[in-house]
Amino acid sequence: MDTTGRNSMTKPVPEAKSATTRDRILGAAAQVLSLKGYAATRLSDIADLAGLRPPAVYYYFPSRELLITEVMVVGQLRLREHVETELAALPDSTPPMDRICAAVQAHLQVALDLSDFATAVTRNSGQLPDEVRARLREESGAYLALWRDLLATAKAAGAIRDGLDLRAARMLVMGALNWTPEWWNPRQGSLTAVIRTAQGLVRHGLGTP
Amino acid sequence: MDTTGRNSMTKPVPEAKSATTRDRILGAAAQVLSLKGYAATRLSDIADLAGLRPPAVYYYFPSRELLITEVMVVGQLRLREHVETELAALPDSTPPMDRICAAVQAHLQVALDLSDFATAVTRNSGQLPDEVRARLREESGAYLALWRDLLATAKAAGAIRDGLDLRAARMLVMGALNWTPEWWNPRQGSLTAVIRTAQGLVRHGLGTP
DNA sequence: TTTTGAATCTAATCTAGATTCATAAATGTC
DNA sequence: GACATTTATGAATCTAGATTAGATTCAAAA
Repeated sequence: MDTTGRNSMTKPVPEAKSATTRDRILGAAAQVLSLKGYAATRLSDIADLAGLRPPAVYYYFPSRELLITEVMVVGQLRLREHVETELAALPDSTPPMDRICAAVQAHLQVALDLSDFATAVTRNSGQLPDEVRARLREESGAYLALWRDLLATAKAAGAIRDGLDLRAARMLVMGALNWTPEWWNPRQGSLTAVIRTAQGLVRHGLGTP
Repeated sequence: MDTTGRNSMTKPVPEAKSATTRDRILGAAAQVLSLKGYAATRLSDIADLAGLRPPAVYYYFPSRELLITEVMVVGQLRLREHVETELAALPDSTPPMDRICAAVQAHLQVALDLSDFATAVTRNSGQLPDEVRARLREESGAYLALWRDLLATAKAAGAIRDGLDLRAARMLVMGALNWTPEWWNPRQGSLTAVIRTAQGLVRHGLGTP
């Protein structure tokens, strides 16, 4: 019944197996979702990848939809937390535009490299049925707010060019970042090249000369 | 009734009925696809919108998948043609960066305002089953090539900043544009503001100072 | 040993849609 | 105004997948 990871310093906990299987299913779902997209994700694909028969999934999740919802929520959460962590690690004196560039880097790292969960969110957020979308709204709103603040602060500090519609600029940047999983592939170009290019685009695109 | 604007000076053409019904179905499919996404698009939604029962669709299209495929191909085609037309209208003397900005404008106009078909493509290209994707490859390759040329020409003319990975830059820009249907809504901001902001982002993001 | 409960399986059910088909309207043709 | 062709329908069929029901396995507790 316990779905939360409450074991910390303790010796191999009894219900450990259950917990890892659940995580394995969740991870498999994230992977399938990030590769095939919501439409094409079958419960059987997930089960296969997790090394189970489909009905076994129901021991851990009440339905396919709730499993997918959890993947999305976790993905959105991890994305935001990773970006927040990286931002928090910057010195207070960091200029606002440098903070934005750090956020760009953090976003791309997690979306392209670190987490199928994050990839799953960015690739599927536009395709979800209303219920899932509703569950996701709060968390994704928090992430958008993070970026809104980042830009607003930069603007207030005079680091952003005049004549930009701030909301549009923000969403265009998010779009550029969110679209990357559609085309980027570790084989044909290094991640750092993409990050550098994205940072350049943002810095010069948004910033004052 | 007529979703395409091709009837102008011509008298009612003989095979008009059949042809317009087919177009109506195609247009309905584009609209549903652009609103709900591939996953959630039911043949019955399309039929409803077109004012028909689902089986009637089979009089015009061999299957749901081929109907959707045609929407995608048409959408991709229109997107490219619209952009090409706008570019062709520019004076030969137009500087390369201005051409890029014109392409940005043309893309956004058609993707956000002019055509459900174009919206359908940009919103669903990442979610399609392999067969549909294969049929689309050639046409979408042509559109990518258009942008590749645009950037390559600008680069050759020294209008693009050094240190950018040209492929990454191009895909990031396409991402920013392709993502717009996910967030833009005519009610909360004018299209021209988005276009201006996008152009600014691209001009300063890619261009030499 | 026996019992139990967690974890998983196989086989059966249930359902939403897509597709087929045999016919009905509609439309045009002589 | 009867015939042929085009267009559309309602009712049946077919299928992929999600979900449920009912075993089965097995390790650990009693």
